[in-house]
Amino acid sequence: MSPTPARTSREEIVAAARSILEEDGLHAVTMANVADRVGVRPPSLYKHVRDRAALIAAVADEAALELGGVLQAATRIVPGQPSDARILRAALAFRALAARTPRSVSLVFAGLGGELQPSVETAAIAAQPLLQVSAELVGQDRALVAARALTAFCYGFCAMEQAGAFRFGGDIDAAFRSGIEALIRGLAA
Amino acid sequence: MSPTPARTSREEIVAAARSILEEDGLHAVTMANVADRVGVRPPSLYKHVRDRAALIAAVADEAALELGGVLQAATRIVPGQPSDARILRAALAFRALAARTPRSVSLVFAGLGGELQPSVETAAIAAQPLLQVSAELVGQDRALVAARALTAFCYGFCAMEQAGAFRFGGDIDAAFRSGIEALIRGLAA
DNA sequence: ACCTGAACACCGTTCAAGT
DNA sequence: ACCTGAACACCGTTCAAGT
Repeated sequence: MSPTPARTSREEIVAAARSILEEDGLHAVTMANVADRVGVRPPSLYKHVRDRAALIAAVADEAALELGGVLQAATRIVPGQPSDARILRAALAFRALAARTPRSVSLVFAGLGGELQPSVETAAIAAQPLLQVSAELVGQDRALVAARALTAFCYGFCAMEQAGAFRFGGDIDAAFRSGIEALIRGLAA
Repeated sequence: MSPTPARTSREEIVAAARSILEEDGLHAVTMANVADRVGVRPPSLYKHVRDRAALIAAVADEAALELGGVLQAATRIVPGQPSDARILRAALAFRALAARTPRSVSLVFAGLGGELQPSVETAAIAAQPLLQVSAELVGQDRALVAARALTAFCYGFCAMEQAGAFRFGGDIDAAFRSGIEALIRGLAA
């Protein structure tokens, strides 16, 4: 029985921000644009979200959870598949997600300016699958180092690819595959 | 004998933008802030620079050239040093530069939003040192693939580090060194 | 309890007017 | 030829006023 029932919700707002991010870039994620998309006036957003920074952090959080889910699915044990093959699948899944939602993936790792990141909790969830399969490849004590190297390579490659930094020709798919295979080989050695 | 002599210059403006970028982040690189620092009113900047986007692209260009210089110095041949050791030195120099000027390095590779990048010419200059030493390690035909993998790892690692993405403890210096060594090992194999 | 218009301090950018 | 103030269309954010 509220005097005026909510005309939107935090979820809807975050989803709107996310789709604007992917469609038009972070600079287009404006309180006015988000409000427009959810059918409300800009000031109303502040009843559901602290400010623009918090809204973007929420988008980063959601993106991190999606990445975690994708990696979880990719590293799921299938009978007879060795750990290096599962890591390769995870890396390819990472890149496929980065191709589908490039700006969300950038947001997760680079914070796009340096201040916003997902919360530690969601970061832990997102990192878990790769940590586990890394432990299988190199042992528990070197798992963190290996997972960090794998993530750095995958994110760095995809970020550069998305930014158009590979401008000297060549097969980019093959470069990714060769690179990640070399890294896996080197880590296992 | 101009009616009013220039009170600033494109160089000074780009330098001001760059120092503001490193000190306070990209969002602080504002025409008003830059104008303030060079002692002029905002509209005057447009006599020296097309718009804010072009200014930031110029900053990215300068940062790319500096990176190229650092890598050039790091991979310079010293007698008796094998190519894998020179690549390791280049990677450490990359990370040292990223620690000194983190936001400039991010700008070079990620364009921080996806649109701005250094020109192809400066990108070629910046990439040359790593391409050459990669050719020595893996041969001319695999040099591009190797250089891309090395760059992706270095950039990805440094970007994540700068964004505070490594939040599960552990020795970050050691992780970088282990990772790059594994990658070099795998590439050479 | 949520939504709104009005307001404030800021952006980037343009342009006519000064020297 | 460069610099400037004024102006425009935009930001994010606050707040009193509506229902």
